[in-house]
Amino acid sequence: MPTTTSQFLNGVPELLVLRLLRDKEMYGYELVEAIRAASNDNLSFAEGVIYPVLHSLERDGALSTRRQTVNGRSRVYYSVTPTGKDRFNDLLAHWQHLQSTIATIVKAPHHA
Amino acid sequence: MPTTTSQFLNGVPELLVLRLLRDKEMYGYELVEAIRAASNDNLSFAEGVIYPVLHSLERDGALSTRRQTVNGRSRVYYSVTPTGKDRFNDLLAHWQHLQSTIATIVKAPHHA
DNA sequence: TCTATTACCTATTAACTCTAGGTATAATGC
DNA sequence: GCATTATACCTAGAGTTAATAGGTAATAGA
Repeated sequence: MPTTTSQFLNGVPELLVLRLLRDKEMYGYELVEAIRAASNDNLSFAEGVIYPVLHSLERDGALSTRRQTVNGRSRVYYSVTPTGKDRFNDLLAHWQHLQSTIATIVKAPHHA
Repeated sequence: MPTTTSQFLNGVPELLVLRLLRDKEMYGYELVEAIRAASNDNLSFAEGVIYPVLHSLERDGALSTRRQTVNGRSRVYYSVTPTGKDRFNDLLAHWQHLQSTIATIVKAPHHA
């Protein structure tokens, strides 16, 4: 039974990639910097993390690509498809649900 | 370079185990049910997840054990050591930091 | 007596992340 | 002119964790 993300955890790189690309299309290298910047250096995923995420999201139809050469360097711009928007909404809901469940447990005064 | 938890993610089972055991000692089977109950059935980690977590926490000195036979069935009660309390505080701080970073990014109006 | 529940456990598989590379062009410093 | 850094892409392999799928044994209940 292959689950898209592990039942509860992980999927944070994917969530952030979809979130940032929802604002505007970006190429991989740009995204890596954008995540670092958006998180005030709290989070930093290396290229070796981001590129595979981009490829698998594209394979799943969540992202579409456009190739462009700028200053002699080839860039691959990614943008979010309708499928990708759905995927993001699902991931976000999932994350928020998990987060609030954990917060509740952690803050509970005492567990019988 | 072996990291205790992956740099950012995971560690949720461990966090919950330490949190619940901080309230009172429990045995493994009981913990599995307690997590499910505390989360209102939103989270459920199978025994195959919880037992290995307990064993590795014990190996690390975060939990101590006490064996007792009740109704002919042998139980292993776990309780949190001072090391375990530190570990929990670290994990919690880590989790909350991650969570708030992600929340900020997700809610941001627009990313340049 | 047969099944479900309690209570423990491990091994294998799967998933994801992280590190560590590797290629190539352009820009910068010396 | 040459070396280094920055830009921009990529993949393979390792490491960690979680999920599944078993397996043992005793008790309780139907």
